[in-house]
Amino acid sequence: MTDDLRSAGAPTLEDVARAAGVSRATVSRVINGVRNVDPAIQEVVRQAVSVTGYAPNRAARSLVTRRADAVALVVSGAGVEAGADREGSGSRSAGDQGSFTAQVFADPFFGRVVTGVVNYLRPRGMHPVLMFAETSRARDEVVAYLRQGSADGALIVSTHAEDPLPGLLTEAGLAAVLFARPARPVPISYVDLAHQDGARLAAEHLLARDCRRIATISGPLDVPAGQARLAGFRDTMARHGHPYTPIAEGQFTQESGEAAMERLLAAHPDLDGVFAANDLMGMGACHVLREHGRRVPEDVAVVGFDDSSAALACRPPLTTVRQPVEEMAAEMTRLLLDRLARPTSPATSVIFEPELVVRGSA
Amino acid sequence: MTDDLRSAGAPTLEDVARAAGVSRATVSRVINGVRNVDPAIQEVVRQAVSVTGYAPNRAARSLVTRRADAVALVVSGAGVEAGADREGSGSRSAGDQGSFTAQVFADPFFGRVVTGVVNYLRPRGMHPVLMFAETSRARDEVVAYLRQGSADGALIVSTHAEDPLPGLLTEAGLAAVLFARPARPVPISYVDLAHQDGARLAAEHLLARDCRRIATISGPLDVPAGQARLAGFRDTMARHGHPYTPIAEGQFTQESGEAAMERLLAAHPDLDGVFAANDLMGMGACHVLREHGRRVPEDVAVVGFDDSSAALACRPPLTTVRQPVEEMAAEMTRLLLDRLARPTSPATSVIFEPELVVRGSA
DNA sequence: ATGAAAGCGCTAACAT
DNA sequence: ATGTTAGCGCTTTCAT
Repeated sequence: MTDDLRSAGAPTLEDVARAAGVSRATVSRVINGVRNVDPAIQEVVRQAVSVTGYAPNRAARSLVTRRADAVALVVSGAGVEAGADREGSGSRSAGDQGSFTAQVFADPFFGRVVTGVVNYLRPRGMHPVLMFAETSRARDEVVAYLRQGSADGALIVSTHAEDPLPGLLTEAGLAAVLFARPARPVPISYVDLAHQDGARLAAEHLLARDCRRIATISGPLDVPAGQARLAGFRDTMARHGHPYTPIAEGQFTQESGEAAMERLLAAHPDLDGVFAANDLMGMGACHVLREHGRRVPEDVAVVGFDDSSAALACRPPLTTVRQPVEEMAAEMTRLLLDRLARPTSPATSVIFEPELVVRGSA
Repeated sequence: MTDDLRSAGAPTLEDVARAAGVSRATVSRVINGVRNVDPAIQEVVRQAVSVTGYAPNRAARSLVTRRADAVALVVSGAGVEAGADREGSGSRSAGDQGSFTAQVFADPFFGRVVTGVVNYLRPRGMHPVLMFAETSRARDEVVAYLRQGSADGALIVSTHAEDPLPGLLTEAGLAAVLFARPARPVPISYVDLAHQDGARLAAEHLLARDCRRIATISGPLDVPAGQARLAGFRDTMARHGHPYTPIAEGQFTQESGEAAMERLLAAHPDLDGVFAANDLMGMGACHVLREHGRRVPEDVAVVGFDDSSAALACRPPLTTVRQPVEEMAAEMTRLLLDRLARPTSPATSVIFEPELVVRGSA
């Protein structure tokens, strides 16, 4: 009805201005909530906006504001293959095309990160662009993407220890925040968990249950989280008079947890407690224990780590150390937006405290 | 070194042009791979690009090309709460903040979708922007986002049957493709699985194993996929001389699968086969069966659906019907890009055939 | 408080 | 084959 002679493209500021009988600048002010606009005119403009069905063109706005209102959410790895994704599902389903992305996203962990990120971003009118950076080439694309101004900064979830991406980003002067401390020190903000404290919680719980022959299935030892969880566990055991505890290294996958449990059981048939460095491996351990006729928790108590969905899927449900992934992801996002607002602010780190969640397995 | 008097902002086309001693247009041509540029000059330009460290500004480009080179990947639902996510994990971990997003992304299903989408998009220089649309307000934001030109089209994964988003999008003349057929017919492209065929495969497998007292744990019956899987199962059973089969409705969560299995077992203690409409429920069923002293598959055979990571996490690993989620997601993406290339092309649907995957449970 | 006008960096006619 | 030029739609001084 109120359509003019235009037929083509979406309405522009110009159209709204004409309809409202004011200038583009005024419309712009109203839309961006800048004060100093007569309330009456504001109303007229708002009318015109809804009549014309106007929606501001984001590219045009970005061109002048130099902000994309988007951040890259990057899942990053060090190499091409090397199955050791952060908390890989260990899945070999047909859907698992052997690709990095397939492995990574099969894990509920990333879903939790996404949740935390989106929940923080959304009320602020920003959105995450998903990117993978598992090859050198893909990493360059991430850098290019940011340099093009397609995203204002990057949130990085690394699956490998020696990930070069954080270094590349800081070198290029791009804003980025990590989930988990980088293996080599990089002047960059990150959030992380007090892994050692978590492992201590697990060890103490096992000890308090009167387990005396406790073993651990560690995570990959080239990953900081894997190292820290093991260190925390060992320290606590030592402090309680157990200088030696059997250890089998896993890769954070269910499969590797099963294999590790088999080894442990073969070498120490009498063990009565197991600390698995994540839930997936804890679940695998439970399976193996049951196959060997051990009851959980009566014969062998099992404690996991993360409080992922695997902990609840397991029978019995896993007693585990909760990692508040969603909150950590939200905080990581907050750190990034802070940095964007104040580009000169120094890098910081925020460490979260884990929490023991007691369920049926220990 | 080759820096001029500029100190501020990123290098622009103008800078490169000056460095190469040519015009902006020529540089643009080289960068966009347009022919008709002297190879020698191309080389000079390329040099200039790398010397200046030039990266094209995406906003400026989008402004003129009217393309964002991004698509919205929307996880959509019908209402605010109503826990019935598509294939909810049934998790109640502390990480599960009760939020829609938390529930949705706890499920490996979405990870598989993301994988398929990214793998198709990436080689084409495009990226997915993650959005949730679980409330009326969030849906409006998705529509606005697209109208602003922030994304060129939308990929929609609905968690509910009566999702209004597809309708909103088509009304607004925006390009969109769905994963799974909409509950009410909407002139929009989608990919889907031949759910009935999948259920048939499951039923025939159970029958071929000489199961005679077969029950099913269905999905939510207000979801097309839930209906179709049940219908396919029943038809096949009937065709094989089983006019009646016990059914318990589940919600695609592990928990609901457990509850359904309890009911089934109470009413039909002698059953010897179960078809669960998804793996999560199948896993729950296995747990309950074992608790009731039934061996799987010796006493009761169980077949799941999806071939999700849950199928492999289960003990015994689930025999299941594989849904090629990654390929379906890639095809969905292809349909969208097709549509963007040819906006007038009619809506189409692509239906994928499921496949039986035999493992330990049946 | 409002308007006029100058770009933001790029692509795409059009001209040569 | 290359250069010139005119915008794309918006924000933002700078006048008024």
